Amino acid sequence: MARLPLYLRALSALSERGVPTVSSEELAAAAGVNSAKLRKDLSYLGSYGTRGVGYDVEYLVYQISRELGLTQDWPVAIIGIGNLGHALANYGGFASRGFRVAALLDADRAVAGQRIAGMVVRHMDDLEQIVRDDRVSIGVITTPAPAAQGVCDRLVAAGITSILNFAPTVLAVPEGVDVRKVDLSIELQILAFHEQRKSATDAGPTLPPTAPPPAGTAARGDRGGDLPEVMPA
Amino acid sequence: MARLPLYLRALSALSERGVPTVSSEELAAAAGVNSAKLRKDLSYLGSYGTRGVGYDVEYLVYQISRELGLTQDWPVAIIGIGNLGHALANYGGFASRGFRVAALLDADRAVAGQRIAGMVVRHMDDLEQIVRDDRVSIGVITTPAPAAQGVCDRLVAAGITSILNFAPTVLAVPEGVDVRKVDLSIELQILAFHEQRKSATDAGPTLPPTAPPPAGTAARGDRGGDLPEVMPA
DNA sequence: GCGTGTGAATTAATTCACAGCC
DNA sequence: GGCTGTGAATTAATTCACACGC
Repeated sequence: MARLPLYLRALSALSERGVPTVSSEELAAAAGVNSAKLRKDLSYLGSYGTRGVGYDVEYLVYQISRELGLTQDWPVAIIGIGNLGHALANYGGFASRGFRVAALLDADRAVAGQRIAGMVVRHMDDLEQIVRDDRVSIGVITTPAPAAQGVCDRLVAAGITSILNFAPTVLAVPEGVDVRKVDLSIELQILAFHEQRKSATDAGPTLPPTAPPPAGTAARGDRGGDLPEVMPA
Repeated sequence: MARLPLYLRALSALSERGVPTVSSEELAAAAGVNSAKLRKDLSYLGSYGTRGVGYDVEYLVYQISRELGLTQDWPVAIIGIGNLGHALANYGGFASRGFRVAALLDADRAVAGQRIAGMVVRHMDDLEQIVRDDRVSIGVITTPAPAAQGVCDRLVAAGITSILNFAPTVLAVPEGVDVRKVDLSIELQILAFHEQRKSATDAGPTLPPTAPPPAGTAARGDRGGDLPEVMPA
């Protein structure tokens, strides 16, 4: 279930504050969900709570960590060292959670060889070897959009089955390969949509009275926009 | 509906290639969804397709853009100019979609004053004034986790009702304020979960036979991890 | 004939509400 | 008395499948 990481974070915060035990109501509030939902989610892991008391914070942290596979190390490779790749390479939050940046790669020979976050950026040519030698299990794609599918194909061919994609493209992958995407502009567009709704409701009734214009009058499109690389820092 | 931006991107790609018309089947494939779902989604916008033919690409681009509110400009402020804020400031994909980076802000006086992506970073003290003067409608929070809620509160007090949060925290906001979050480590944890499932299935039967250890034996926790700022580029 | 638009059917997710246990 | 765990009820999302228009 995709909410376990959220619970884990809330629990870790409680753990740090030394809170020994927590009720579903409290934990749900901290994670921003309904308490019934939280209890149902946790019940899939097993009966780790105590009726009349709540959940033991430390124990639950362990159980969720184990369920999520965070008790082992996950070597991660970042492909595409532009703005975003650079930022992620320096991201301090990996190590504390079992994720270790094992390699940085870039197709540009001017970038390969540079030292970033204490690591030397490798060239794409070495991808297959790096994946094999360092047992990389998760690939993070931070290339421009047009390069993403090609990189993805190579990652899959090299045996990687989990990909985190920051490029604004829908990646095609074979069965058995998991892809998650993080897409800035989609998030902004969703916010814009709601924002527009709010101001529309303030002013007029239901929908803005914009009459459909003659076909062929395209407004600003969404070109897909090629990620950070566009203007390297 | 949260899938409209996805359709818009696929349509824009088609538009660039000069494709005049597209069927629900084709567009659905390009966006990575089921064709019935796509038709149902689009039908909420109105009847913009032609039976037996499909959808006019340009016209549909316009309609979705309008629905998403992309026919107007959305000034965005980025708060917290660490690694990630820096990367986003340089992100070229904003402008082409109606999103304009109107201001960069940071609480550190050493950072304020710096020029980044052609803009001078302003100090947090000026937040309220900037929001007012530049009519900022969307705030992007890229501060460390502990600072996020405070920044959020100030944004809300300044009148902002749409927030994109990159800090690993659940933000508390009043009714009417929209928050979307982008969370690196949650995505990675979800991937790790699936990855673990795969290798577990390869080896044993259903679940790994790890017996519940004595309570109090916490594994690696999730500290929340404070975002990019941790190690500035 | 082809492909949209949509009611109906199915499936999944969420919430309610309460029995059972501490 | 308080709080978990969970069947039942509700609500939402997805998919099916086909009538209708081009």
